[in-house]
Amino acid sequence: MPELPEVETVRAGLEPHVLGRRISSAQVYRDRAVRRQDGGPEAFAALLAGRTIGQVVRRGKFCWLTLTGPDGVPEDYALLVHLGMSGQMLVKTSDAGTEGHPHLRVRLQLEEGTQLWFVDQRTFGYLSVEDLVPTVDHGPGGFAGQDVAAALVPLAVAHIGRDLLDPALAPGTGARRELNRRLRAGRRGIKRALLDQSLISGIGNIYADEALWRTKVHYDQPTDRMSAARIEAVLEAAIEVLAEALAAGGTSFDALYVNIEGVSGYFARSLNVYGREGLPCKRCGTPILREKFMNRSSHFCPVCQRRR
DNA sequence: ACTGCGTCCTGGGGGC
DNA sequence: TGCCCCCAGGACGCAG
Repeated sequence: MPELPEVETVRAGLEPHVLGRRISSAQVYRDRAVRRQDGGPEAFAALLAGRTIGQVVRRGKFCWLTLTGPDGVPEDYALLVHLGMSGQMLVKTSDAGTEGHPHLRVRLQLEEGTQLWFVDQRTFGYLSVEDLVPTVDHGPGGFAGQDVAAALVPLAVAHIGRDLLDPALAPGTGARRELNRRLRAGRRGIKRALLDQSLISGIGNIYADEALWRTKVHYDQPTDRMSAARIEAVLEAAIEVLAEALAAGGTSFDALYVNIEGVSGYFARSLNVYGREGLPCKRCGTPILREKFMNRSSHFCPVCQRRR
């Protein structure tokens, strides 16, 4: 469930706790949590020990911490964090014990007391120390927290498209027109396109359903049969709903998504269609339907959102 | 090249 | 009470 607003809430929350702090050690409690790591858990811990944390950057649902070596020189690698379905980054004081926390996967000990916990029940999330490389599209490296001129991203992020809240994607820019064109280019439904993180990043299942409800578009509407203006409306609605959710601290249905202090966001109460199967559409009163699509649930109003 | 499906994983909840 | 199946879904790998 962590999509852009949830990941950004975590990123912004982490920033003041980790900027300029030195990592003294890292403990991996579940190898799967570092499954992408070249060299495994040992390499993971060795690459982090003694490094100082620089910027905390996010692009879409990916977040990473840049690192500086013991000699003060920036490393050409970064600590990547992906929360997956149920990942959490929690800031703890140094005396917090790890007993009785069955889902604690990785712990970072920072100097001067703080601990960072990566907790993840469903283990779809991961941490890894990865080389920084140029992005495929040479767009800005990250949206939040990074000097845009740097434009370097961890390897796993190289093919990830621009962040939906990236200022470079403002209406009327060349990047925005290019995105609109690429969205309409393929033969596929609009929701599939919105969820394709290599085109545009940050949208997940919940906010895709919400943006499509707001613009009265069916989730499987073929994009090549949509006008540029219609695509623009969907993008604007997506940006709107992401910004509103971010202001509310994200969407939480249960304790699986929380901020760095373990507190839930409150956007769930503002959802218009996601999770409302059988309840009346807030526009026309028709019961909301839920259909299986792409191995997940799509919620929509069968009257407001017709395929054309 | 592009599209779309299966897989990974855990715990909660409903039905019988 | 216990068991089984379904459900949540981000991103990747691979088949067609």
